[in-house]
Amino acid sequence: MSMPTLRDVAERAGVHPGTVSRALNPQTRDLVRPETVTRVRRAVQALGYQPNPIARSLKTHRTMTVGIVIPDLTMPLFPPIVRGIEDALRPAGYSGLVINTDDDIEREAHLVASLRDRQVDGFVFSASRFDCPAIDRLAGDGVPVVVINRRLDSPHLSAVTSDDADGIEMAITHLVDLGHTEIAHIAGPRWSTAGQARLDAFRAGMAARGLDGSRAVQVDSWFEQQSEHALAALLDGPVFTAVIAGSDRLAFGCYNLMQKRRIACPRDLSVVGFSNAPLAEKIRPALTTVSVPNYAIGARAAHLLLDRIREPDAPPKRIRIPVSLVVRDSTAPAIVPARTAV
Amino acid sequence: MSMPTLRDVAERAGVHPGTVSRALNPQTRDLVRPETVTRVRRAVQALGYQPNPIARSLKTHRTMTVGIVIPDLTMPLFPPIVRGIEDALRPAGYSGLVINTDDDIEREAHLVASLRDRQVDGFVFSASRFDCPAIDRLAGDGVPVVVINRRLDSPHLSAVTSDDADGIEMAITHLVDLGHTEIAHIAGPRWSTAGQARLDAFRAGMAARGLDGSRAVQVDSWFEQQSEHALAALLDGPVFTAVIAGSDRLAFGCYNLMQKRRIACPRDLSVVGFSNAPLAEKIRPALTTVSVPNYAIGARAAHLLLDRIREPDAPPKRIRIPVSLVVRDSTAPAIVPARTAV
DNA sequence: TTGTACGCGTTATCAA
DNA sequence: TTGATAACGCGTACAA
Repeated sequence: MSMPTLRDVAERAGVHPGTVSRALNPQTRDLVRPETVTRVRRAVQALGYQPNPIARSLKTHRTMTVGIVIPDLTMPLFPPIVRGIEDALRPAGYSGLVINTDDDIEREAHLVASLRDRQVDGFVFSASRFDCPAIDRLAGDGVPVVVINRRLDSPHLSAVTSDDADGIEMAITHLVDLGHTEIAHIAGPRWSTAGQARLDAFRAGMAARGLDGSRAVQVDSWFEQQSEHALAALLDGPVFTAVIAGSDRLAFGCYNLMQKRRIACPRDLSVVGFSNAPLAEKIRPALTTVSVPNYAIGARAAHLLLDRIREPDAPPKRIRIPVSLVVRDSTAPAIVPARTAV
Repeated sequence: MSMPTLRDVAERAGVHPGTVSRALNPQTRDLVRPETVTRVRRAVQALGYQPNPIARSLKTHRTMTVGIVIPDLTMPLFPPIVRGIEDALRPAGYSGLVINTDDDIEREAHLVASLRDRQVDGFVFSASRFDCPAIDRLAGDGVPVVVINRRLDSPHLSAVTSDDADGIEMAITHLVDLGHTEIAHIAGPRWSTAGQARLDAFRAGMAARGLDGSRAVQVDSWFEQQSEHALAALLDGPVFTAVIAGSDRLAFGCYNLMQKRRIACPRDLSVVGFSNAPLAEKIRPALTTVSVPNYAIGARAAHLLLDRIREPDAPPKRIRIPVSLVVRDSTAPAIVPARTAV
């Protein structure tokens, strides 16, 4: 039942425990005679020896684990991110410990602390909000951290973000190419860095084309229902023929209201989403949306973190991952809307 | 930067390291003079000492962590389960390491092995499938395991399941009370123990009332689209006025098809779901469904696991958690359907 | 009631 | 190239 140890292997191979350690460690394997290595290997095989990571950690002060902090795992963008992180970590011998903060600051503090107790070697931290004390504390204590999905001011942290501005830019271009000039925007919550970045990009993009960027409403949460209300409010204002939603869920909310009001998509109103969630291609009409490569974001973040663990004093890197526009059936050439303006 | 150790505390308190250890460990605290304890405590406070769990584990062979194996975290039932587990674990000083197998047997094997390397003290294992080699291996190796969401034959394992049969029974009773006698069932996949259990319960419940339980179709996956096809197939058969779906998602699939075919819910067809997912109360019409207390399932499972860790040789327990029916707007009294029978 | 001393399984620094 | 030995930080018999 109890696992064999280094000493057991040494005994069976007829060598000293220290030699076994060297033979097994890739770093020091070349210090030991090849034929001894094979002898050790055979003993390892025979006994089914597995190095004890706890004893190793005690000695090396490294646990070969990293914390992965996620606000809400039920949001469909996170599982691919986590998977990207873990797949990038594995070849380096690291593995990830996922915690779900439920966007609760107290819970977050507790869970992060428990991971620090466990001596994780670093963190990939997904934070959507502007204020996030946990990150600052970590960084202040010199713990390697890579932040994802958050645009922030501090240049002392490594970070990976999607190129939100470019995504909005592509959406506007697509709509303008279809002949739309009156375009509205349903922006994500004020506390969300992504929501804010997309709103800024919308205004800038419209202004750059000499178009009116004032048809924008900011919601309080990413849920569909919020966006129903927002779209209803926009419909009370000046006419528009297309709407860019700050996320796919907000776009789905538009669908809901449009169905209730018998506004046809895309004939009466074109809709563009953001994220390319799994549902986007299944729903009818299939949603034109900005596709964010979440798996790649996770993978890049993991690599950045590994770099940071290896060289804590190297300057932090900030990476912006390119996005792309997936054109489906929710956008069509602009026609003069049938409903009357106010 | 480097954390203070037991020796630092001892030095500051003017006692021997061994004494500090005893003073801090609740098990042995009564062996030490109260005033010494307070002196130690003060030193701990002053230095911000935190026991090193790695060193402790090396000595005690316990890591105070348990593995939580989840097939697919994006399914909305799992986050509450995980949370229930973790909340029950915390007071006992344990914490959970979540892994997401994506229902991939190779990935599962790898991740479970990595947790065993890390010497987790046990597993809460959520498996929906009938065949699950990882569980058998774990159990065979004497690792404490509690299985959830899976009904299986082996009596050697502790398990927590929802009372699926009772849920279906309540659904049938509800519909019969509304005057329905022709009831169909869209059953979950054949490989799913829950799907099978609910199907069996449906047949048994209908038979017990002298009703026809043959209007049942089994789908291949839990996705909405599957259930659209299944309902379409059922509609080609004998007339029925209500359908019990094997899950909420399958019920949503029914909604989709009914919308396409202009079948009104609940007027033309009553629909009952299973799970009470968050969407169930938001969708229109709000879904009548069997509510499964996932948080409670997680919490019970955690307690069972802690028992098992403390007394590995005690007989395993199998717990069935009661469910309840939440009546909303998708079910109504039966009326003769307007469409013609085949 | 407290101090002593050893071991958990590994890595790292010496010597040989 | 390998062996001896000392940590890493903690828990725990045993002795005092």
